[in-house]
Amino acid sequence: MPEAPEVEAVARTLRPLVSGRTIRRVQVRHSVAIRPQSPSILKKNVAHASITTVERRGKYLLLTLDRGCIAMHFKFDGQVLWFDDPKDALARHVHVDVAFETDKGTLGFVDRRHLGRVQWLAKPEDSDGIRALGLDCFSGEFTPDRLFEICQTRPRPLKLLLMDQTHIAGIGNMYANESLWLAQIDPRRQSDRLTPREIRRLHKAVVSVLARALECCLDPPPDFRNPKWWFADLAGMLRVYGREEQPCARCKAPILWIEQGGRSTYFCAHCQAS
DNA sequence: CCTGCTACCTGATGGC
DNA sequence: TGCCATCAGGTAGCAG
Repeated sequence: MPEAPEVEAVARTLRPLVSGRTIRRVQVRHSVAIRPQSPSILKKNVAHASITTVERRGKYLLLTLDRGCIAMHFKFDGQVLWFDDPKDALARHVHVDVAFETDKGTLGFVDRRHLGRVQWLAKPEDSDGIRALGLDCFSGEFTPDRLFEICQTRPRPLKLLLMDQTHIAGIGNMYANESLWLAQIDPRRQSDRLTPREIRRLHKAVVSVLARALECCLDPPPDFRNPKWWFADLAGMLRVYGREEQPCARCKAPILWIEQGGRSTYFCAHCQAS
């Protein structure tokens, strides 16, 4: 559940489920998921703590505790599951890496690929990644003026800038592609060469893409009790991501694939202005 | 400081 | 069918 809309939907849906719960114990079944911390550090700090709230920062999910917090990052494939019976969290057919057993159910962090991470932090800023986060993409402070400022001070290809978490936090590959397509701007454009009009268009496109993605992620909301659960039909809202060689939804020209910063970029060379 | 590249993992997919 | 190469919604860590 990689980008900000997905994590936001998880945070909102998880909040009523875990807020006020006390963590009875922690089981670490795959310690790679908490690396570089040790299971004993996690257990010592988290056991008997109570969860005050759930929030999102960029693509990080934070469970705020009465003492410190638990930070999760899902990378590509991580997710959370909820088990009413703690025994189910340990069943063979679900791949739970870390299980937080509360007084009313068990929260499992799941990631077969083991790229995602769970950490206990005294405060969120103790994480290098969280401390480095830039302006959150869902923040009211993300305005055309701020986007202009970022574009000017960090000149680089637009797509790379949109995905740089230290400048704008929460946008990933999928929604960067989608935003640039909607704004009709070539992803290779240098950020400091955009006109004010293009900046406003890009800002509007980013806000619109993220808002629509969040709506999709909340309808239907995540079903943490279903181990097979995933956001329904996210691909259905995508206009350009993953559509190499297919006709552009706007002008019918074939969508192109290029690599930028080691990641896939999809765009329409015909209607995205270069 | 900044920028760019690679390692980290496993599973799904597609070509031969 | 099987095998191998390639690719994946991301970031941390390191070299230059």
